[in-house]
Amino acid sequence: MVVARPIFRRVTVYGQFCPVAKAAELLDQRWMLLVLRELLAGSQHFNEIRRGVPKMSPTLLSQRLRELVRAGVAERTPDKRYTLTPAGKELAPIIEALGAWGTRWVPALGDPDLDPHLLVWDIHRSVNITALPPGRTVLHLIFRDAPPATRYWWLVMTRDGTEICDFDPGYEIAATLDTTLRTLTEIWRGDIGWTQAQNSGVLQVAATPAAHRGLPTWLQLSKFAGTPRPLPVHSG
Amino acid sequence: MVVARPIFRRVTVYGQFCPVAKAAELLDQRWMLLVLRELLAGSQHFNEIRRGVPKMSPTLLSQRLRELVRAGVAERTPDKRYTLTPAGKELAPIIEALGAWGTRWVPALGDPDLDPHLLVWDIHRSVNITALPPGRTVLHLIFRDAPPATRYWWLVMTRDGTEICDFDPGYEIAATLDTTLRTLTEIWRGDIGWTQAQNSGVLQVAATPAAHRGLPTWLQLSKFAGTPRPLPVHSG
DNA sequence: CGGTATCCCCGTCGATACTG
DNA sequence: CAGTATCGACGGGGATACCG
Repeated sequence: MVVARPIFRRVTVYGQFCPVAKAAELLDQRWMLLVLRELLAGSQHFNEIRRGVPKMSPTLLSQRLRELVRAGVAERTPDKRYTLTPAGKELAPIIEALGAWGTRWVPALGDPDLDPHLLVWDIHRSVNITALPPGRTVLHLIFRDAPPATRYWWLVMTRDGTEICDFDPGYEIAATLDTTLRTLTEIWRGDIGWTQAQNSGVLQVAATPAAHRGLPTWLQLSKFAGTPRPLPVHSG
Repeated sequence: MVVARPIFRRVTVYGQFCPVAKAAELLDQRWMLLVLRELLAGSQHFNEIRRGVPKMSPTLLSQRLRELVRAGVAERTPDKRYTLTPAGKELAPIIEALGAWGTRWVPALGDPDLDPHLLVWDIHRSVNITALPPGRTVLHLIFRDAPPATRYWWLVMTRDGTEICDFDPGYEIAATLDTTLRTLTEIWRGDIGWTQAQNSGVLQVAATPAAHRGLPTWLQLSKFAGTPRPLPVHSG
């Protein structure tokens, strides 16, 4: 006899009628907010979502997605895409507020927070392809401090979309950014500026004149980069 | 030799630089959002906070509070009160948005979500004492479906504050509310209205004429009671 | 591509008792 | 009142392999 083991014991966790508690029972599960972030960012396919949460096991992602469906926050279409319901879309301002808060009040990133795959994935997703010149534009990223396997990246950008290569695709390169993983991460997050990084020598840009002009419009920063930071408090 | 076991391993959980992830590492811990709800509601003392999260063990509450202090969200004063820092106060709109979302999209309460202690504690905390007549006003609550130990409650309200009794304090009673635990919980949450409950007979109010007039101003509902609910979707 | 199945470890949490 | 100490259990979730 096979006993099906229960999958969702999360229906009641806190034993509280407070709506904050009822929302938390769904949302405070590990990885849940990040899965929602991915869905809100527009990812729909399982492996597409996974690329946004690569350190999550597929088993667990599957479980969380089913939980979202059960809760009426997401839906699974017949062609196996995950889309947000009205309830799910209403979580957008909450996730954004969380990101803004994290930007303001969680200041320092630890080295374990840095991840080249994730950074390149995020950057690729936000490339402003409408601003590109016709044809193909290739951007080469070098994380000089990263191990060889994750040191070199190429963004192949066209008006039809952007692709990531972790090997040289062989096309002509419009611009090369040579920097550290932390530097580009902090630029992406808006913690530091492009010029600040270049002036300190930790970022070197080699680009054709056209790319030099176009780069700031092609590459966009995290949606939280513009979040105003709290003024530092002086003690003296 | 005693090895002090590490208490906070939560510094890096997700291995992501995304500020949503960094915020989630703090906030998605079990009970954390509810502890913050209590702090934002104004509770400061350990056992005062505990009354808002009675099913949380003191060990765990202590751990979470220290985590909040470590993260710069709360501070512990020399006289052992917990207060929110500017970072903590900025979480207020997030918690409120969570409550509003939970009100809109987590419709049905299970029986395990109902808790008479918690309900009376919440009601007591929101009594509009400035609207009270001089002297003492006593309100008697009866949860007719609850076990005897949690069936009878008295709210002793004065302009200096409100106290909860789970035994008859012996004072003159201005009003008696005889209802079920679920009914008063749903009224408190704004799921149903006072009159609706009275008309269906599941709530009976016996009050002096003065109390009958004053009651609606003395007793306030949850801050989420007024949240507009999504319109039900018809299927036909 | 889009997941499941299985195993097992270890961290988290609950329970209880106790202390300054 | 404001927590700490200790212990044990459990179940969440990581790792890995596999399937339609």
